Amino acid sequence: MKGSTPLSVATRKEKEKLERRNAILVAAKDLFYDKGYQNTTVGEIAEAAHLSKGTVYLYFASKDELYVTVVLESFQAVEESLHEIMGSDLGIREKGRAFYLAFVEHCMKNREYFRMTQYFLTENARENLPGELIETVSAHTSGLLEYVAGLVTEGKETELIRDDVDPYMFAVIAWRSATGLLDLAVIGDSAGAHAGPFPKLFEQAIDLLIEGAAGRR
Amino acid sequence: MKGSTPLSVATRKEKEKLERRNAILVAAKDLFYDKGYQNTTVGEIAEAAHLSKGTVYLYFASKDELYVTVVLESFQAVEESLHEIMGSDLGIREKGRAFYLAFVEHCMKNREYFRMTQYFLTENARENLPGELIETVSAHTSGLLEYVAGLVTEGKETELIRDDVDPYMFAVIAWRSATGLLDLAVIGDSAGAHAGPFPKLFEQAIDLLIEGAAGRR
DNA sequence: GTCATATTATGACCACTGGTCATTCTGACC
DNA sequence: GGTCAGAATGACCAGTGGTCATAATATGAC
Repeated sequence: MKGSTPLSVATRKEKEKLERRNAILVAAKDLFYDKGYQNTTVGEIAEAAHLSKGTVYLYFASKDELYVTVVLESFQAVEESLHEIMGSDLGIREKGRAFYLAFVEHCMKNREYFRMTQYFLTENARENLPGELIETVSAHTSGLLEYVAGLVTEGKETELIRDDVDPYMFAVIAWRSATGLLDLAVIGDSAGAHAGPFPKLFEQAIDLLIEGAAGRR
Repeated sequence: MKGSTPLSVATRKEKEKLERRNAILVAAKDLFYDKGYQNTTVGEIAEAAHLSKGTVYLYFASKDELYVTVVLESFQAVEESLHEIMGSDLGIREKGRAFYLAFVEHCMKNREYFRMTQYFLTENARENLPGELIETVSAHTSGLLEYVAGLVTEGKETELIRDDVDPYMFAVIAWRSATGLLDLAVIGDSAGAHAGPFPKLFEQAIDLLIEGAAGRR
């Protein structure tokens, strides 16, 4: 075929560039997940990727940006498990509950992902990160929130849920209650432990919220 | 009186030491509150306190410890406004609601205090801070949680609250939902803003939780 | 008043960080 | 084989938290 080697050089170069970028990402991921953000040096990442430090900065503008880009990749994983639930034929309440618990479980299993999302909600991150990245993450989060809000709206139509519950507010509250508890769970805080096993805690949380939204009937 | 100058020298020395320590604390507080933790250097603090950097390290083991000690002082302020509510003659629900909202308001007005408490729930803090400090903060938090749990227990006795709600769990959930939302509020996140004005968001949150705990009746 | 002693303050210094940039290297093209 | 754009390099920089030998100072016995 005519396209056997037409752009071959440019194409290969581009491919190599991507591969290099990926090598950095992989090395960084291992280190960040293993030792955390603070304890990982850009020099170490470069070494692990068999590159010099300068090269790392050819592909990423800053350590922060590299960190975020790394963890951004696990967004896909959340979305997958959550989409599964979205597509199920559970009732509204059960769907919401499953959604909440799946999100929590994912965060527990991918702590660095969770830490990063929390890092985003920090003045430091807002100052140092390119607006583009912030947008990406925000968009992702908004998508999930919109879905939950949609669930609530649906619930209101079928009269399972009180009038005075704002769907988007409910979504935000559920989201932040989850992350608030996750903060505790991820570091194994004593106050959290004192409340009993974490799975139970999360279940009680979503049950309270759903029950609260349903209200008296 | 006999005690006019008995321990005068030792006493004065001790007092001077405290004053020096306090001077550092004051200087540090101004800077931390003004520029945040990351953007404040130990050198600046020393300069503001008219001391050398080395001296700062004579009174505090690390920048982290200094930071935490600074912000720890505003604990008193929370406790005051919360105690006022505790002593009021509001009903259980209203008391819980007021308690929640007062806590939130305090955090909104003392953002650095809030940031610090959040910092505590970080692996980084747990690694770098002396256990003693962690204990102090934990004890403070536990106190508040116990109070809320007590409220719930009381509510269960008067049958306002469902059997299957664990008091301490409820307290932890309320606490962490508040801090989760505060994360958003403090940085003015768009997802939070999109949900409407923050006061409303907090009200909806505590209402959902209380309503959820009360359940159908 | 003097001086040995103990306490406290100092700032030059250290190791290490994220980040830069003049230089070197590479390999595609003619 | 020579040219030259683009990629890789690592010595280098400024700035950090933290240390420590040295200096200053206050003390109280004589």
